Amino acid sequence: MVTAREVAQLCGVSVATVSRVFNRPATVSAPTRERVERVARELDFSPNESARALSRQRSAMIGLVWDTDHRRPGWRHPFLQDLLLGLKSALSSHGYHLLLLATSDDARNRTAGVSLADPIAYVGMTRRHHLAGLVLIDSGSDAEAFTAFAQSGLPCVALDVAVAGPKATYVTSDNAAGASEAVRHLAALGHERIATLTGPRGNAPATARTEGYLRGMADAGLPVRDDYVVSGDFYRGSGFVGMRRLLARKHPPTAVFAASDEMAIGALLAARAAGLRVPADLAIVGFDDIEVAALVDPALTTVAQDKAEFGTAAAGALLGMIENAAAPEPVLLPTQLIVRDSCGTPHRQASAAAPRL
Amino acid sequence: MVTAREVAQLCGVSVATVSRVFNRPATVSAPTRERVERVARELDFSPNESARALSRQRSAMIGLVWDTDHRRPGWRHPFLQDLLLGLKSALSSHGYHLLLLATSDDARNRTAGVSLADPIAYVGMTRRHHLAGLVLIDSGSDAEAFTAFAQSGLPCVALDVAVAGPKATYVTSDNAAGASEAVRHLAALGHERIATLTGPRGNAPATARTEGYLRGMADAGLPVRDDYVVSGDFYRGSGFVGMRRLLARKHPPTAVFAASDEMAIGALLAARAAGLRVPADLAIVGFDDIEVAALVDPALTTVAQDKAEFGTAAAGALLGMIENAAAPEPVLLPTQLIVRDSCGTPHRQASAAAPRL
DNA sequence: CTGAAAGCGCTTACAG
DNA sequence: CTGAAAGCGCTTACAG
Repeated sequence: MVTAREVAQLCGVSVATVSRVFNRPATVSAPTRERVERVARELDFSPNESARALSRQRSAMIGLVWDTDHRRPGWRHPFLQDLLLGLKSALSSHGYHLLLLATSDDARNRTAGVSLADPIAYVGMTRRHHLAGLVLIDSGSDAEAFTAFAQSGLPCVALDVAVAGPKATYVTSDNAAGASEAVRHLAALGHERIATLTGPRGNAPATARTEGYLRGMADAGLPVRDDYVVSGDFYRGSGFVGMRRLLARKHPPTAVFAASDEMAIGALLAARAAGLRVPADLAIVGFDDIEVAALVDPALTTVAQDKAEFGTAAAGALLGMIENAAAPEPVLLPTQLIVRDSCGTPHRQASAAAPRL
Repeated sequence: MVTAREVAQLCGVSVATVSRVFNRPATVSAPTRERVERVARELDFSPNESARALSRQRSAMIGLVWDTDHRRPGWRHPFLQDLLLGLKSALSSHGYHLLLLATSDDARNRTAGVSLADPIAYVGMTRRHHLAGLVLIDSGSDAEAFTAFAQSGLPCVALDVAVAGPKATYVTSDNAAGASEAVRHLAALGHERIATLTGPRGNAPATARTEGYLRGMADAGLPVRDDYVVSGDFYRGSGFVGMRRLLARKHPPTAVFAASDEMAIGALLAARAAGLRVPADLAIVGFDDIEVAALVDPALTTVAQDKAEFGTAAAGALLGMIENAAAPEPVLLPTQLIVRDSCGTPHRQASAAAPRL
C-alpha cells in the first residue's frame, strides 16, 4: 500500500502537506497541490482509512443495528431491501459506508459485537469504530436500548421507533393518517361494521395505525365496538386467527382494516376458509403494500409506505446531524392508499390489456 | 472512551500486558490476567478498533460489494434479504462486521467509494480499511472486475459468478442440475414440446440453467428446437414478451421452463392474455422460489434455491480463507424442485384444510 | 504556505 | 511472564 510518506518524498514536500491536499486543499498553494494530486493519482494513493479514523477520531462509516438474532426468529422487515437501497445510495453519495454491526446475545462475547438491547454496547461500538452515526432499525424489543442510545448525544436516526436526543431523530410513515384514510375508504363504500386487526402491543407503528382506525371511524361517524379490535403481531398467522375470531362474532364485520399486508392476507385466507367471498362478503384493506399485495387474489387494497424514501430520509437526517446540524424534527412519511380489488369498488373495471394475477 | 492505558495504570501493569490479555491471554499469568479482565469489565473497556486495525493491519470487518448504482436501475437480487441474513449471522458469530462499501461511478470522486467495475478500486478500498475479506455480489456487469480482484490474492468469495484466485472462491446454486430436473419433470408429465426462457447472456446462472435445460431434454430423449430457446433478462417483462413470441410459433410449446420466477410469471400473464389456461394448455416451471411464486394463481412450480445457505456458505468459505486456509472448491448449493400447480400433476389434490391464495 | 513534532490507541518483536 | 520502545499511517495545532 502506498503511503503519504512516499507521495511526499516524490513530491519533495512533507507528509503534512500531502495530508492537507486531501483534507483542506484550499490551504495549499496551487502548484504544490497540483503536483501532489498528480503524483497521488499516479501512485493510486488515498489516505489509509484506519489511520485517518484513529487520527481524526472519526471514520467515514455509519453503523446499522439490524437484529438478525435467533431470539426473534420470525422477525422480518417488510421492505428491508428497499430500505437498504435508499440508505446506501444516499450514504454512498456522501462518501459514507454502512457498517452492519455484528450483534450477539452472548454477554461473554462482548468484544465480538454489540449485545442487543444493551445501549452501552451500542455506545461502545460506535466509539471504538469512530462511527459517524448509527441507524437503528426497530426489531420489536430493542426500542428501549434505542432511546437510551439516543440520549448519549451520538448522532443516530431510528426507523419506526420514536427516539429523542441532542443528535437523534427518527423516520416513520404517517401511520395514523394512512390508517384513517383506509377506514374512511371503507366507510365511503358503505361499510359500517368495520373491524381492525392490530399489530403487536408496544410497537409504535401498530399503535399509530390503531389510533388512525379509531379516528377514521370517528370521522365517518361510526361507533367503535371493542370486540371489533383484535390484536395480532403483523404476521399472517395472527391475521388468520384474528379474522376467524371476528367472523365468529354474533354480528361479524363486513369490512376489516388489517395493520399489515401479511395479516390482511391471513384474513383473506380465513374468510375463504369460512366460505366467504372477498370483497363481496368481506372487504379487506392492508398496510405496507408489500410486493405480494398486488399478486394475491383478489389483489389487496392497501396503504403503501414510501419504501425508498424511508432509507433516503434516514440518511438525510443523519448526515445533517453529522455535519453539525441539531436534531431535526422526526420525519413523517406520507402514505398512499392503493385501491385494488379486495374492497370492491362502486365500479369495477375489467383489466384485459394488463391482466393481473 | 476508556483506553488500555487507563486500565494498565489501575492494574499496575503496562499497556502491553493489557493488550496481551485481549490478544494472547495464554501468555499472561493467571492472576494478572484475571485482574486485568476484571478492571476492563468494570470500566467497560474494549480495544479501540481503529487503532487495532491500524496496528495489526487487519480489521474485524468484511466488505460487501453490492451494486446499487443508478447505471443498472432494474437490478434487484431475488433474495437479498435472506442472503444478508445468512451472511450477517454467520459473520457475527465469528466477530466480524459487514461493511457495505460505498460505490460510485464518479471517477473524480474516488476517495468516496469504490468505483464499480474497477478492480483496483476494490483492492484499494480493501487495503485502506484493512478489510479481512470481500463478499462480491454479482450485479450483471462487474464480473470482470470480480475475477480481477480475485487474482489480487486478497480473500474473497463471489456469489453467482465464477472467480478463482489464491484466496478466492464462489458459491452458486447447482443451476444446471436444477434446470434439468425441472425439464425432466415436465417430460415426465408427458410434455414433448418444451421451450425455455433464458436469462441474460453472460450471466453464469443463466448459462448454467440453459445448459441444464439442454441436458434435461437430452435425458428425456427429446429433440431441442432452436426456436424453443428464447432469451430474456430474468425480469417479468422479458418473460411476457418471450412467451408471446413462443406462442406465435407454428408449433407452440406445451410447456416452458423459465430461468427465473419473474419470467415465469411474465409467461403466465402472456399465456392468460392469449386465452390459454395454465396448466391445462401450458405448463410452466420457474426458478428461484421467490416469495410470490407460491402466491400467484396457479401457484408456481419452481426450482428453489437455498437462500439462507447462500449467505452462510459464503461466510463459511470466506472465514476459512481468512483464518489461513487455501481457497476451497466452489460451493454448489443443491436446488429443490417445488411442485405446485403450474404444471398440472397426474393427481391433483384439493387443499381444503390449508387454502392457498 | 509549509514543516517538525506530537498524538490518535493499539500491537508486537525484542530484551530481560 | 512482563515492560520499554518502535511502529501502524495519518491529522493537526504550533511555529515560522
